[in-house]
Amino acid sequence: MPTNSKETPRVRFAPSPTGYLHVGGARTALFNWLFARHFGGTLILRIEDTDFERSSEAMVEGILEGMRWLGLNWDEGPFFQSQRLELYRATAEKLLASGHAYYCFCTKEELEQRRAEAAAAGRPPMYDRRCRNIDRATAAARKAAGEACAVRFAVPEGGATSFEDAVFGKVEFANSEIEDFVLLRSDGIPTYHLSVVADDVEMRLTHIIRGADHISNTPKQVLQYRALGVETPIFAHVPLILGPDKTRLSKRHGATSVIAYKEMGIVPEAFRNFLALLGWTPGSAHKDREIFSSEELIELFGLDGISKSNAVFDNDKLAWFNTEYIRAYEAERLLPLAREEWQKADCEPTRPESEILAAIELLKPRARNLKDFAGAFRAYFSDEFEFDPAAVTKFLKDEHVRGLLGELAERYAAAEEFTEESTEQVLRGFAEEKGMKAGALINGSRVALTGQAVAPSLFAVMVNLGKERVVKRLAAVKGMVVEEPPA
RNA sequence: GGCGCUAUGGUGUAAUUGGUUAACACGCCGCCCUCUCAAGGCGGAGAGUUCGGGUUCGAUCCCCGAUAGCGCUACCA
Repeated sequence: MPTNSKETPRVRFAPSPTGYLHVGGARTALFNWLFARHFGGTLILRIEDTDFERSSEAMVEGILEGMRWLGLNWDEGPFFQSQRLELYRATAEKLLASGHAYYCFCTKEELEQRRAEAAAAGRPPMYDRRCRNIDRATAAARKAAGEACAVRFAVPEGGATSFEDAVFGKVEFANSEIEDFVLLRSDGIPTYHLSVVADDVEMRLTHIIRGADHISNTPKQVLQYRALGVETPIFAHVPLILGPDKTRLSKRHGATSVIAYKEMGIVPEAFRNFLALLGWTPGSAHKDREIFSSEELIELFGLDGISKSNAVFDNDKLAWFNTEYIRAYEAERLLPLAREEWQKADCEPTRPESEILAAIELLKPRARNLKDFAGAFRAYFSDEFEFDPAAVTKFLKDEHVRGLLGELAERYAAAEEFTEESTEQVLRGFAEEKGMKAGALINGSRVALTGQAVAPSLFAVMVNLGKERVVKRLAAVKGMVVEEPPA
């Protein structure tokens, strides 16, 4: 075991702001967060924005928004690599001075051409190291004369570079397979290879938990740690998240941005729980359970539970987590979340808060997502709601039924009591009197009251809505015009 | 193409690390409940562990090979 495992861990999430926070990044952030919290360590947020072409401030904000939504707080940062260029230049200097790096005067065009030639000839397209042999004095002179040059790392000619990955075990690469990669571009901006290690060293990171897509980059980093004479951190590569077709998750598969899930009405805790179990397992001791609070996740999390194979993002399972969380939430907790939805949907609930909470309580077992509160459940909160056409044709198409509902409204208007028992009694009695099945009136009432064919128990709905509203809505369907659906 | 990694029902994962009728959850199907839809209860289908070789009394588990998928292969990160 590396000795630094005994220190309190320092980990980081280091997204590059070339896009919003996507699910893979969110999962990496989550794992780092869980790890840090589990050990009482430190989570650092570092924005890797050295690609000025593709990075943007809006994306930085988007990433922070995603982190906040998921409830992933960090202890240090955010640091921006674009503001730490001196560190990278100094690190490059160090490598240059110790002979681990050299100036390369090849231009981008030359390199591209040679790569194409190599590919055509069936040779590996690696850099041919031609500038490595330029002696230092000449190189310095050319640079001093103003010739543009990059700085490349001098990869050892023979042997192999390996590291012990906390999830994959020993991973080894022949040095002959590693090219002399660029550390500093000719404009003085570091490449990822340099800035990661410079920062990871400077920030005293103990564990690097990141996507498995970085496995192949790791030997380049290990080489630099050695050249710099510093101990390597513990690497833990996390398998990737794939789409349902087992190809890399992309827009093709639907939402890839975390915020899109917020907009779909997913509860952040549900998303977090779902994400935590993608590529990680708390072990056989907990295999009979899938719902874990964040405290439990923190307590249970460990690198040894991370699996080696890629995981497929399953929307159905996410939906299940979401319904579980919504159902388990207190109405009070759901209220602000529902409010957001009402605002977005231009729905202004006019009822007293106690009634709104009661309605939420009634509805939450049937909610699939937060959007339902402003969509299918709108009639519980506002008197302005629409009728689902399918529900209408299914249960209110019959004019006779509509007429009976009008009559029923009068019965309710005259009723003194208005409880679940009494309302049911009235309806069933009325149905019997009219010689028809109660079901037809119940279903019709449901649509009249809620606009939907699906709802909680009708009489519970009536009590929640209140006598006045029930009477009004039942009476209103009498004059409803129902068009035959187009065949 | 080269290099690396991975491989248990449709999906996520278990399997005391060589001895189980291969387990759990999601999804799917059916039944019950019932005023609808969920939920809930009960039951079911679905993998013999990618394939082929070994090692072993015995392999999901160890070894080799093949195949497939993914990743990397930039003066992107």
